[in-house]
Amino acid sequence: MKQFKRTTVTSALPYANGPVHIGHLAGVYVPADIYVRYLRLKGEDVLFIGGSDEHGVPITIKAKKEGVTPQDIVDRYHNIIKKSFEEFGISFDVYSRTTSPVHHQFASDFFRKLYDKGEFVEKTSEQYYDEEAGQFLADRYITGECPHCHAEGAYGDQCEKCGTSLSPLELINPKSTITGSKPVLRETKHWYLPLDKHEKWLSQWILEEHKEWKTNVYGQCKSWLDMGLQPRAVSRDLDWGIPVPVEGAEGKVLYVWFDAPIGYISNTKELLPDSWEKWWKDPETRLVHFIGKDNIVFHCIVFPAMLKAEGSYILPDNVPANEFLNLEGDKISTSRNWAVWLHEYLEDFPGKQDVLRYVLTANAPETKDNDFTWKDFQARNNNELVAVYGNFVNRALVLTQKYFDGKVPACGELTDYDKETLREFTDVKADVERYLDVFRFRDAQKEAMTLARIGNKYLADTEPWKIAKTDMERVATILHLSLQIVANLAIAFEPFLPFSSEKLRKMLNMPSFSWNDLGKINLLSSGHQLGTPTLLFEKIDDSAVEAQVQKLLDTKKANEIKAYKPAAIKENVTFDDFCKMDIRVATVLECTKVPKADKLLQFKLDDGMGGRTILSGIAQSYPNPEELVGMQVLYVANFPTRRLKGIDSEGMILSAEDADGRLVLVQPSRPVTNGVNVG
RNA sequence: GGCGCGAUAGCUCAGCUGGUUAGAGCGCAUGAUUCAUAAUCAUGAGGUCCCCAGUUCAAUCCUGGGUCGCGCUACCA
Repeated sequence: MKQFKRTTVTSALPYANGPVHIGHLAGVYVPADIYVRYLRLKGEDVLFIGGSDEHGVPITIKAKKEGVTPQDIVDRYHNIIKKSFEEFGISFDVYSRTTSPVHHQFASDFFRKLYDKGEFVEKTSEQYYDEEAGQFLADRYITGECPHCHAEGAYGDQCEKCGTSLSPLELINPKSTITGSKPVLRETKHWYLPLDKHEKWLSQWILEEHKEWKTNVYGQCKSWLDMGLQPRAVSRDLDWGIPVPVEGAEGKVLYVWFDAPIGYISNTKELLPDSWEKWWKDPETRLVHFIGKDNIVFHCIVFPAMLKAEGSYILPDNVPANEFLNLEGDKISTSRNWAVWLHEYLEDFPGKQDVLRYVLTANAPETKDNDFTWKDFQARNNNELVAVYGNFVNRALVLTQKYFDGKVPACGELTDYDKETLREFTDVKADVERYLDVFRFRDAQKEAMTLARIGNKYLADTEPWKIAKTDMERVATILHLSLQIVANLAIAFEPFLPFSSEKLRKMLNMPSFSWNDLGKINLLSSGHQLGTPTLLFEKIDDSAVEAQVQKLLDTKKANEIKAYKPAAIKENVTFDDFCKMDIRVATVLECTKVPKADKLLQFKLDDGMGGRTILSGIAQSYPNPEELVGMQVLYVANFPTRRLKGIDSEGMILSAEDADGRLVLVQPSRPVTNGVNVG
C-alpha cells in the first residue's frame, strides 16, 4: 500500500436548510471524527474539513416561504449546525460555509480555470421561464400537479407526496412559485462537464486501482461507468449562488453540486491561506471523503472529474460511504420532522454526547441500513457503557481508594493468570487498529470494549476484596494491573468517546495520552496519586426514553394533521373554461398492471361508446387492481391520446390523494349510465 | 422497469481464496458472587445461513432464476 505523509479528511457538507440529525451523524460525522481523532492520537498529520452547503434552490424556496432572505436561512442553520457539532465534539479543524467570501472567489476561479482550459461544453436547451418575474425557473421553482399521484404542489424535480423524481416538463399545469403565472419555454445556455470524456481514466482509476473501496461504493461506480457517462450541467438559472464568471452569463450561478465540493478546498484555504495547497495537491497527501450512500456518484465520479480537469489536484484515495440510519422503523426525514435533532439531543441529554456517539457507532449503518430506537439507545447505555465500561472503572478506582487511599499500589510478582490477562489485552491495540484502518468503526469500538470485559473478568477471578483479608501485597498487584487496564481504556476510547476519556484522564490524574501507549502496562507508576473517582456513565431510566418516544409519536400525529392542509385554491376560471372539460362516467371492465412499469394501471372502460383504454399512475395505491372491476369512475374524455409504455391512453381517470399520499379513485354515489357528462 | 447494495440466533451484526460441531454483543434461562451504578463472572437454550434450481466429492459462500428492503435512475395525462 502507498505510504502517505498526511491525510486530508472531508465530511459531506450538511445542507443548511435544516439542523443536523442522527442520520447525518451516524453516516458521516461520527465515523469521520473517530478516524481523525485516531490519526491525531497516533501523531499523524491530519486535517479535518467541514462546512455548511448553503446554495441551491431549496434554500431560496424556504426563504420565500418564510418571507426572509436566503442569507437569513443559511445564517440560522449554519449557526445551529456549527454550534451543535462543536458541543458534540466533532473535531473539525475548520468548519466554514459556502457563502464565505473565500469560497465565492475560490469556486469562481476554479470554474473560470476549467472554462479557460476548454473543459466545459456549452449547450442550449429549453427551460421554463417566468415572464412576469423575468427569470428562468429552476426545477424547484416550478410546481404543478404531479403526473403520477396528481397531488398539487409537486416540484419540478420531485413530487414530495409520492417521492417520484420528475422533470419540470412533466408537471401538469406548471406554475411559477414566484409569481404564480404559467411559465413559458425559452432557450437558455448552460455549461456542462463532459463526463463522457473522463470515462476512460475514471474506469481505470476506480475499477482497476481501487478495488479495495467498500462494495456499495465500488458497485455503484461500476454501474455508472458501465452505463456510460453523460455530460452534466454545472450551471443554473438562479440568483442565489456563485455567479458564473463568464461574460454574458448574467443571472446564472454555479450548480450547487459543483460549488459544494469545492468548499472542501476553499475551507482549507480559509484555515491555511499559505499552506493549503499541500493538503490538496501533494501526491503524498491522502484524501478521504466521508459521505452517505446518496453521494457516492458525486464524490467518486463527478468531483474527481472536476479535479482532474483542473489538473493540479490529487484524487481521493478512499470514499467510505455509509448506508442510511432509520429512526424507529421509519426513514429519517427533515421535511416530515422525523428525526432526532442533534441540537435537541444536546439539550435533552446534557453531558451525554458520548452515549449517542457510542450508540451510533455500535449500530452504524456500515453495510446496510440500520434502525435507531430509543430502547436500543437505553439498553446500550445501561448494559454496555454503564455496566461494562463504567462499572469496571468504578470497581478499580473504588477498591484502590478503599485499600490504598487512592494511590497506585506497587506491582508485586505476577502470577501466570496475570500474565495471561496482560497478553490478552495487549492484543487489543492491533485489533482496534486493524479495524479502524479499513473504516470498520463498529468492530473497532467493540474491540475497545473488550478491554473493559477483560478487566471485569480479571477482578471477578482474582477477587481482591476477599484476598484483602489475608494478603495485601497480592491485592496491590491486582489493583496495580487493573488500574493499568483502566488507563488503557481511556486511550483506546479517546477516538470514540472523547468526553469520557477526558473525564477518565482527569480521574486518573494523567497528563496526556498517546495512541502508542496503548497496550503498555506501565502507564501509571506506583505511588501515583489518582484523582477523585466519579461515575463515568449514568443509567438512563425509562422515563427519559419514553419522553423521546412520545415526542416522536407527537410528531407523527402533527404530521398527519399537517398533511391535511388543503392546497391553495387555484386561480379562478370561467364557467366556459370549465365546460371545455369533458368529464364523464364509465365502468371499469378490466384493470391490470402495466408490465415493466411500477406505477401504471391499464383500465379498460365501458364509456357507453364502445369502450376506451386509459392508463393511470395509481398502481401503488391499488395492489389488487382486479378489485376495481365493476366500479364506476370519472375520467376526462377530451385529452389528446398519449402513448405510454407502448399503450395509447385515451384520457385521465380522476382520483383524490389522501393525506397519507395514497390515491383514491373518485366514483359517483349512485350508479349512473356510462358515458354521461359530469358538470 | 434498469442498475447497485443488502438478506445469517428474539434484536444488532461478524463470517478470509467453498471443507468437520456457523460466531460475537445485547436479550433470555440457570448457577456463582458482592468490590461495584442489582452492576459483574460462568454455563446454557436458541439458527431450513430469504426461497428454488444448478456446478462440485463438498455450497451460508460460486452460477442462474425469484422474493423482500434501501439507494441511484426511468416511466408515471
